[in-house]
Amino acid sequence: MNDLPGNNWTAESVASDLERAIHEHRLPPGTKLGEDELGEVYGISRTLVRAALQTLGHRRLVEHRRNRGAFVAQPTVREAREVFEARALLEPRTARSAAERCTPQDIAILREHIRAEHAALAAGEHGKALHLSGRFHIEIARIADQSTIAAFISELVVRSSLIIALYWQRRAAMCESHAHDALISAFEKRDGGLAEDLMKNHLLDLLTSLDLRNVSEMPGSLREALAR
Amino acid sequence: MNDLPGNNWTAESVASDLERAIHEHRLPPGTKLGEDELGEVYGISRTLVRAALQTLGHRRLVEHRRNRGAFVAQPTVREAREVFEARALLEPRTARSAAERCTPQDIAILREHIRAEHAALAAGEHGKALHLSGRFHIEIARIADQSTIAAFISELVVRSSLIIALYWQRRAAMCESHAHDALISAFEKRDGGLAEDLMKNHLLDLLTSLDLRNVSEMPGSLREALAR
DNA sequence: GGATGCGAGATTGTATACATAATTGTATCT
DNA sequence: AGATACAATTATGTATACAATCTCGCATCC
Repeated sequence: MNDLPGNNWTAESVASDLERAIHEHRLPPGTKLGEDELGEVYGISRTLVRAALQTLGHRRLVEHRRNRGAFVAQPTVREAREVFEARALLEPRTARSAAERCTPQDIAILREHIRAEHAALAAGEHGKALHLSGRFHIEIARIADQSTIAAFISELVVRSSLIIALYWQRRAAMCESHAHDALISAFEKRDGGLAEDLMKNHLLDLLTSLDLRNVSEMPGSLREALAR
Repeated sequence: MNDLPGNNWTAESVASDLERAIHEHRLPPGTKLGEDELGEVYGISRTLVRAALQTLGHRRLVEHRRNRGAFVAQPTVREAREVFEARALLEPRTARSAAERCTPQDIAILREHIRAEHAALAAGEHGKALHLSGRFHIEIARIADQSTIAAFISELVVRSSLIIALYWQRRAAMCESHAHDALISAFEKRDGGLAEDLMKNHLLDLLTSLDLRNVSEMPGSLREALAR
């Protein structure tokens, strides 16, 4: 995105930039993230690149293989289930809190997210739409005023994007579901219980739209062998 | 602990070692973690020290101040509440899963944890006892076979140890509560619902044993004010 | 002809050197 | 004597250099 030489990149901003690229599926699972290459792209030394990759590694968005380098993570079926289990524990209750606390301003922000998401979809920018869709969930955690939980959800949302990249089965109509619109109306009514239920079902819908039957497991090493 | 020159430290093992020291209150909140000093202690260069400190920073166990260095984190009252909110969302349901899945071997491991914890308490090693008490919670997440949630809980548990260091009010009798024993008996009965309730109450007890009313902040902010 | 072993190239792992910012001590001025 | 400005020191931020390890091609041997 911003690879101008005059841009003052920090380890954090590079990590954010890469995270966004991963979230938007511009960097698909398994992509090699070479240190020299990234250093040249951003005009920084390997020191900062490594710091950024370590950050992403800690968020499980990047997998490190000793003496092999960093790769965009390829969540296994098992990890995929775990991610959605965690989201099921965290997000419904957080949505309830958010619905009970949200201000008109918050609702305006959420509406703007949805508008931008629909615009991106209409323009065929699926990655950007996915990113905005995820940001919607993170925004809810922010509204709930729970920065710790928000940090967890943020990580889980981006990992979900990787999972969607690997296991999505419904080719057409990615986010035609109006779950987010329904959530907003619950927010407007300040109906925490409804918001909690809607979020729970929304996550279940997401999970069932994935194809996690794949028993073969170990996609990592197998896919890795083919990718090279 | 292990500062022998022959020991081959990695960034991860150094981070683990420091995390344990923080968990055990050997490194109290606010402690300056100088890079050169740590490098000398472990016999490694600042490169690895910085990597370890970055890991701890991402887990919110260490706070980085630009051009000032790294310090053991000093959670605010607000952060303390957030940490226990998050634990309240994650741990009870995880305890339920664990109770329904646990094997006799798992129970033996948990019993061993409690035994070691009591032994440490009897020996007056409060820090070690606190560490073991926290590990008990992490072990439950492992038994539930949820590594993603376990990672979150692990972070929250160590942050809780920092919170206890700052806000604990009951001076005497740290963990005389038999909450962990009660949890084990629920596990033996495979009573998931009971385990969930016990965990919920255990966390509530922990929270109410803290003094979070203090709006005037803590020694942390005082020390901070003086530092300037 | 196929498989195995070896070596050149490339990439990551770690340490060190340099640059930059903050702190502290000192000297001077009012 | 107190305060302020400046210099020296210390510590962090970043880049670069060196070492270790892996990949891949090529030659050799069976």
